[in-house]
Amino acid sequence: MKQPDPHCEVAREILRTIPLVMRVVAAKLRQSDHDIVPAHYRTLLMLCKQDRSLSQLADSQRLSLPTISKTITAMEQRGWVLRTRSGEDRRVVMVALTPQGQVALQMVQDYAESHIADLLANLSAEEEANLQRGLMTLQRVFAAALQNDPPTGTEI
Amino acid sequence: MKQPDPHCEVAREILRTIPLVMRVVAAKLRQSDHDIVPAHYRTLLMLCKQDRSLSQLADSQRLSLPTISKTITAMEQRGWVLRTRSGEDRRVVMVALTPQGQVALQMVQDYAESHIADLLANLSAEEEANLQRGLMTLQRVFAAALQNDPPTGTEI
DNA sequence: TGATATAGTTAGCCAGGCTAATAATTAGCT
DNA sequence: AGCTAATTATTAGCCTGGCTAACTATATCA
Repeated sequence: MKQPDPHCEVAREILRTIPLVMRVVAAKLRQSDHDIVPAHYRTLLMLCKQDRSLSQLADSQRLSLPTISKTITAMEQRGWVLRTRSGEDRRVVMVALTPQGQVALQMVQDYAESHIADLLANLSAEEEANLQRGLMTLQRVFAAALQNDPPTGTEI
Repeated sequence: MKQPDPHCEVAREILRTIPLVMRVVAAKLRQSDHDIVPAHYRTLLMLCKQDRSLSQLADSQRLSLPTISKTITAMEQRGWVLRTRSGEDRRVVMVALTPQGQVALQMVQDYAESHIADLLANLSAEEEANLQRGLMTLQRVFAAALQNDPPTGTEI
């Protein structure tokens, strides 16, 4: 009872394209001497907007608590973030970006950004506008997916 | 001497969007009982078109030889691929997909695809067409990046 | 033949992912 | 109040993905 869902074609395109882009970006990060991996990047990106608890970080990235805890420890050792026990609820640990963390994020972002911009150099204005629109759609759809999907347990 | 490169904005959008999509997809893969990680997926995807040597796999993913060798070992243990020493040049090891590997790829692809298709359900036809075009552009640009960039050593 | 280059593997390191078990705190129920 | 249950984080222990350095086996070429 499954007719040819028109979305499937785009879904397949996403599955082919996103890992490709991701591995180009990740390879570029590895080449650089910034000691950062995608997991760090996405966490820094979240923290630069506001401080978060470990649970919030885990939920919003669909990671287990132990995983995010270990990652934060690694980032703490690099001096990028700081753990603080919350005063309101002494169970929660808040994580905040340090000034060094902000600098690191900025540097790696500039680095990756300029590399990607080079790749885009030959795009026509129209292609670029299209790309921009497509990215915004992607962003909207997948950001919603992270929020709406059962983050930790809506069932039972 | 750097004027506001118009590509930078799109580049930044890519940096914000692709990791987001990637982590939604990766989380979905983890949730599933298919024992597969992104590194396996992208390798299966390459092998389903044709057999490759370890060097070819490493180059095309910008990975070191030891890394790809270890990954292939893990996939071999799952029964997805087979190593064969080449007859022409006995140094090279060719990797081929097994029937189980094809099945595994197909299953995980269907699984992820249907999940993504669900996320796209509310898109208008126009948004979807836009997205499709944007993805094709992305694919073209980044596939070219993998081929043109110094894969292993054009310098010196 | 003998030096050099190339293809893979192994060992050993660090980090990202997981589950299971534990500790500390809070919330809730009699 | 006081006991139980839920929540938040950490630790330990596992597997895998990344890397470099060191090694083996084969090919190439002077």
